[in-house]
Amino acid sequence: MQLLGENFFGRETVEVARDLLGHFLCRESAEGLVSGIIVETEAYLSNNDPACHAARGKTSRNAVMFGLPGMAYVYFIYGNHYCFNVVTGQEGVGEAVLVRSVEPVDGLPLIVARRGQAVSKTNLTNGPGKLCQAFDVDSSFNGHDLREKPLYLGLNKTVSQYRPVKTTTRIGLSVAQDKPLRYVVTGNAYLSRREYLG
DNA sequence: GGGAAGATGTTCT
DNA sequence: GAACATCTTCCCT
Repeated sequence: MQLLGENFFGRETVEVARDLLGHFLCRESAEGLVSGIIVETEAYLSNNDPACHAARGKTSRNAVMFGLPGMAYVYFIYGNHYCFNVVTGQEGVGEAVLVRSVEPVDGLPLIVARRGQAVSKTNLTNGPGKLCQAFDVDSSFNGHDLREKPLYLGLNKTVSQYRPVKTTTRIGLSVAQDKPLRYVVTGNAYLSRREYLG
């Protein structure tokens, strides 16, 4: 599979967030391959966005966000869960795209085993914490180059099937709740929440 | 050193 | 729809 490259990630964060929809997230391991198609993302910006982890400057936690585009930014939240982001924009700016939901493609049995829950197929990877569990992504991938195995982003030549894109407000925030920076594949069954809010 | 909040998921009503 | 488990990070005292 052809991989998404630096020229893809180094663009405006909102463009990358929108354009990631329909492409592949792939994870190889000794247990096998797990892949899925990205169907929901959120953009976190450097300017006028208090919900962004980089809003108050660089810290040890968010340092990866200020590095090269195309790296993984993975952080631990609520004592149980990881969230997977793709660093975007120019180096030093501090922006990223949160991958919130994917549609499972390869490795469904492995996904079920890792999730360890008797849930329907549409509930296996429809949320940032769920997909990290399903793809076995943890903080050891923080700073990982997403152009390299075992965690990478693949080009989908039939990405047009995952259009049009709908824009909504972001999920789970206590600040900047009104910003239209969440992007979903219209009508997709694997979204973490309904595609319209309000 | 302490405390509050957090880009969530699950379970219960 | 609401409560809560769980723990790291960061800001404040």
